[in-house]
Amino acid sequence: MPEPDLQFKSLDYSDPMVARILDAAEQCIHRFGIRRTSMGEVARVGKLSRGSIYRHFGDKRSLIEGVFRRRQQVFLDSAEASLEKESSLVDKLTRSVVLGRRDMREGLFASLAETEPETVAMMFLDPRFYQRSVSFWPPHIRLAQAQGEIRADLDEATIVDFIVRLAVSLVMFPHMGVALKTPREIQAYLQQIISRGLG
Amino acid sequence: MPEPDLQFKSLDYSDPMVARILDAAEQCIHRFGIRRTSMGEVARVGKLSRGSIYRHFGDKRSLIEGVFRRRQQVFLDSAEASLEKESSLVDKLTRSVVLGRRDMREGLFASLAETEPETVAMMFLDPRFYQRSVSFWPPHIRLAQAQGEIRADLDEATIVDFIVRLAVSLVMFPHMGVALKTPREIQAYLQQIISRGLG
DNA sequence: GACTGAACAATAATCAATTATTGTTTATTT
DNA sequence: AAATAAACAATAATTGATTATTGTTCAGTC
Repeated sequence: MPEPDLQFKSLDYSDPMVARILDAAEQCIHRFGIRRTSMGEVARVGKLSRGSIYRHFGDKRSLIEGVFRRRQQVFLDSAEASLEKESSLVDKLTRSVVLGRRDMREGLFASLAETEPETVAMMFLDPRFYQRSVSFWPPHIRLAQAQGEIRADLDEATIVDFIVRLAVSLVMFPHMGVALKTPREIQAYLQQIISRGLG
Repeated sequence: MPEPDLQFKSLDYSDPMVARILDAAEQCIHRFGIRRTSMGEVARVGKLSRGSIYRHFGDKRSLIEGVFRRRQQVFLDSAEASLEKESSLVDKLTRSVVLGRRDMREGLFASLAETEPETVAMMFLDPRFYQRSVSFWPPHIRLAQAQGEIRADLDEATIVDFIVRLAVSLVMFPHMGVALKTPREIQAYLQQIISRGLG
């Protein structure tokens, strides 16, 4: 994969045409998987021309990325709203793990895991997949520091790094020696680890 | 994948025939990848009959698993020896991450990542891949507890779970907000996280 | 008893021809 | 200016026929 497409970075999700294309593409991927989704089919489902798709997305790869980025943005927005109801960082992290697991089980990824499991696996192991998640946490961490929940003498980037690692690990592997299935189990585990480490 | 093959569990690596088959299979996988390695080719490379392979390993899948289990055993034995030279749990963990990363870069996985990257990805996301690692850590953790490095009031399984998650995460993702490339960087990060957590 | 090599049926993989898709361009329409 | 539909060359995917591989069995050898 080459460098990120700058055009793509400024994608306007509120543009009706863009939204229409992404909706159609998402429908197709949901049903057929990525490989078997053709630009022609996206055009048919979206009731627009193939040329229009190419005008808004340079190629198929860019369209696919657009779908997943939007999906992720929707997930993070929803997580943001959900986390507003949690008062501590541990609870927020717990919630985000629960939401992340549900997303893997019920959304586009679940469909794709059926049609193209190796594609999903490759995605999960691509560090770029987590970039957005990394930038999601700083405000929550600063708040926890301001509230005295976590210490303020530790580098913020280190904290973010650790939090995201925990979240990713718990979503990918519900069991790595200890079964962490229910929100309560996850919360208890995280409470122990985060508040004191092992020392 | 069905249940683990019990016959397989008691595989005798010291049996010359078994070793010969595994050596040949490993050579072939190294060169051709899993998919393109045929039992016939393994027989040719190992200078034995196909029938003999089937006598020791029920089918191709079992042979492939045998190769990877042995590989992992060799890695863990080597890691064990290497960790003897480290005095603290943090240093041991650091070392294991360094060794793990090297293994991914230089060994059978590196070859396989070239011929069948999606196979490697699927492997990494299979929880069974980490079972052996999980059972590797208890003695080291008990020692660290006995030495007072880590607290003794935390459930051992929880500690193991956490340690393995950290190791796996650091091997898979060298960067998740903070670049953790050199042993020193890794060690410093782990020291902070493990000794105090975030509290 | 363990290994070998051959044979066989079922299944998977490969191959070459054919078809579909991608990306691009153009002319037309809105 | 943006969208459409059509055409085209290059490339990728599909298809059905062919070949290879898998798993199994058997007879022979050491």
